[in-house]
Amino acid sequence: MLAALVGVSLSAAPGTGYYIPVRHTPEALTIQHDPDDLTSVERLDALPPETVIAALKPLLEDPDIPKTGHNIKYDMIVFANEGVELRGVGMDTMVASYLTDPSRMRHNLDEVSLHYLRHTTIPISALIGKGSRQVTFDEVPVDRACGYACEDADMSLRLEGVFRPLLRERGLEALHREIEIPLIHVLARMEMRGIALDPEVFARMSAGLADRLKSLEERIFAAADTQFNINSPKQLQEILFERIGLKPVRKTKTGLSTDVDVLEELAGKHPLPGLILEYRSLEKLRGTYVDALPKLVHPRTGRIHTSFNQAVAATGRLSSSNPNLQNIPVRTEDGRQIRGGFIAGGENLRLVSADYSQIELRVLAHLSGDPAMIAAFRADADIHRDTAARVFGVMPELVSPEMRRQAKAVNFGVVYGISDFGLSRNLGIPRHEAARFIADYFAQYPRVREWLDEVVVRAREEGYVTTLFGRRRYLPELGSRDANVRKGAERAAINTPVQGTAADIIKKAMVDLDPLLERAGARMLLQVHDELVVETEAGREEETAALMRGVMENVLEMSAPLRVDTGSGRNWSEIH
DNA sequence: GCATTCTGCAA
DNA sequence: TATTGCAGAATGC
Repeated sequence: MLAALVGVSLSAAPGTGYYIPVRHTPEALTIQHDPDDLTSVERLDALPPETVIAALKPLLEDPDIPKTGHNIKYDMIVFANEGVELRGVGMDTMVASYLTDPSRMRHNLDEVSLHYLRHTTIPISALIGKGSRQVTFDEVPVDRACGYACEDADMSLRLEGVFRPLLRERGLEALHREIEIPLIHVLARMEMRGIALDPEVFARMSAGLADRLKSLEERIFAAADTQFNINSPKQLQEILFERIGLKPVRKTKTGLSTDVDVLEELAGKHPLPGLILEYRSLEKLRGTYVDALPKLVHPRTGRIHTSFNQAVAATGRLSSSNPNLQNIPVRTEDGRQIRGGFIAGGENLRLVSADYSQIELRVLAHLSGDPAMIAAFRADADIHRDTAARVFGVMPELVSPEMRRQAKAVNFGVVYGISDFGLSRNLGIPRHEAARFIADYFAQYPRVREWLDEVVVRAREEGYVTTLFGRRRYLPELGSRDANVRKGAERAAINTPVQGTAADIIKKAMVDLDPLLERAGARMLLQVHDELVVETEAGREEETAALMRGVMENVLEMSAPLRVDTGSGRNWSEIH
């Protein structure tokens, strides 16, 4: 069925006017509108918003009238603020562009239209309301056309015509229809809900950090025997490597590196590097989180609202921005205190978190079919311990923490497209030892090595890699004559099916879970790649956790079964 | 003001 | 010379 409603574009700010260009279905609206005379758009602009909303609401909420748009999550939120629940989304051309070629730098309407519609012809009357000459896209007088909201709707509808066959050809229809499109609704609601912060936690931490930073600053200036801007790598270089005369470890593009690896190496030789490290870690927490997040609490909701971007990460993951709630600290004690500032938004509410255990390694085991790795997961073993036992040739009970740490680094490294150089740098061991580790690792997991080799060969032949759900990433750099570029693409060829399949899995879990959570009186708040955080009524934590575990573990049957850990509490730190 | 670089937080 | 992101501060144009 032809999309009945071609385009509706609301201005971003409520009350500033609504542009309602409608073509093909003038009979569907009570608003009188001649589709061949877009000067009437300007008259529509003068209509009271309530009139417009009242006319559009039944259409927008009708699931049987397919809607197409570009970045529909945005429109969905605008509509929701006007009391309209958008239903019947058939295609989001931003998402379609992303599925078609996720590596594109941007999937905004301008660039996607220029790329896919440059050679099409369009009736100029559709854009400026006069004449009927066919013109090429390049000829469209943008200064006139862009004033009309119909341009967005028109371009998006034309793009749908491009992407429908492309999605079909590339086997992406199911992913689009069954996962990405329904996910838009889920994400829109997550963004609108937001998550509550405890202002007192942040105020207390801010004061504490300010004191500690002040004291550190004094000690740093004493150790350096001068005052300088500690946050300036340029000034710090001069102090460390010229004034004090420490030996430079590594260069950056523009100077001498002062990053954490370098400073740790220098810490034995002078007091200053260690003080800088501590200062940096506290300054990071203060500047990026403790002082920044409370400012972003929305005055009306009292909560913090991120944006989940569905068309950024080349592997299929979501990303989060403004603020990024997918990189809230957790590894240090100070970091965990920040997490403790994310709270359930009421006395009678609790947070529940459910996270996939070792999802990427389980995906690797499944994709490669490696019997030893699969067996370890089926036995619900500690995978890093099991790996260490195999690689070091000892019984699992005899694996030391250091052995486990090293095995863990190799397990992670494999998923990233490991090299002996990279592993040696990560573990701080000689390169030949790293090479030995990797060889021993692959001797234990031979099918993993075979899979890694095959995936790169296939990627070179086909030009792309795919996830278990058919998500596709093109890797033209595999043919580069630049060895660095080529090697980088080979690592991406290895990592993308693993990271991307994990992304597919949790996305499907979100879509499946959303209506069930709603029925259980709970609501999804955050996704952090392998973790979902929801808010539920106090006393229903166990019910909610069981629901989440059940859905998440059964999204997909794998030879290495999916496992989910859950927890609950008043705040995000207490959960884990 | 805007873009780039360095740095460091997360999975 | 290990994957994917986002963001703050400094810096330079």
